[in-house]
Amino acid sequence: MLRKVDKHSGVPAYLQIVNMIKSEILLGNLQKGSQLPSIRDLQVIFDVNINTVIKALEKLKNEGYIESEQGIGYFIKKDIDVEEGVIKIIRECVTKLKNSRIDYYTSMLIFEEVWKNE
Amino acid sequence: MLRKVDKHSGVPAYLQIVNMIKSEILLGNLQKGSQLPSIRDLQVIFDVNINTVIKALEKLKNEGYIESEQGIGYFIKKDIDVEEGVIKIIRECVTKLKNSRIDYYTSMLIFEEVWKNE
DNA sequence: TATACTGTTATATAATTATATAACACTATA
DNA sequence: TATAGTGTTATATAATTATATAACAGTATA
Repeated sequence: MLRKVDKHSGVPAYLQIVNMIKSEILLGNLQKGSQLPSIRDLQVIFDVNINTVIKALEKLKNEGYIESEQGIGYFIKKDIDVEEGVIKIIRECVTKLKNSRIDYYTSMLIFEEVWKNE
Repeated sequence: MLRKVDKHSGVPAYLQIVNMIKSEILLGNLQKGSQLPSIRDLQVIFDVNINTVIKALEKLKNEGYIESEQGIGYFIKKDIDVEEGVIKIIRECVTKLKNSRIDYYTSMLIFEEVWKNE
């Protein structure tokens, strides 16, 4: 689920963290209302500096995905809606693509370009 | 096709340029053997500094997508294979997703997470 | 040959991102 | 109350990314 940041991808680490947590919430793997691991645990999980974790969590807070309580922890907000139909469509697409042996990175590139141009 | 870089996306501009050109090649919108616009034209198209364009083109050159000729220009290599089946699958997926009103960014997040976890 | 295009290389500066490190404040609990 | 866990704030430094700018070198053509 939550995994190390890819330090060679070119995408800033704090953004990778934001994206990872956000999508886990949307996929329902991180449940609404539940508590995230502590900042210092996340620092180990993502393999980054504590300030980088904080920067990511601040962004998620500003975007309304999580909230924090001083001295207690970070919690996933309860008013986020998860789109089941959409997830099914994407799962099917990914399955087909993996069978065709295209790699992840190339699929994403084509996906992006098709989306933005058509 | 080739469009301005998104300076607020967090993704380095030179990488956005690399991705854009790479996927246009894979989609067949930039034909094999054809010449790219000049560096100074690309600078205007992408709205970045000339050094940023050069950095992107150097990367594409290293990855074998394009080649350059001093005083003449940049050309798309001829030995790149475009995956037609894959493109069809992705086009269908994008069409469905757009009908369900999910936004691009969220789809990409879910796409990434599904791909990497399943 | 002169000119106007190409790509190439270089330097200096600024902004962004990431790290290391420390200290402070709140909460729960032994 | 003492302690160990939370989040929060701050400072200094380094690496990466992007800009502005200039100069140089190869190619095609009038």
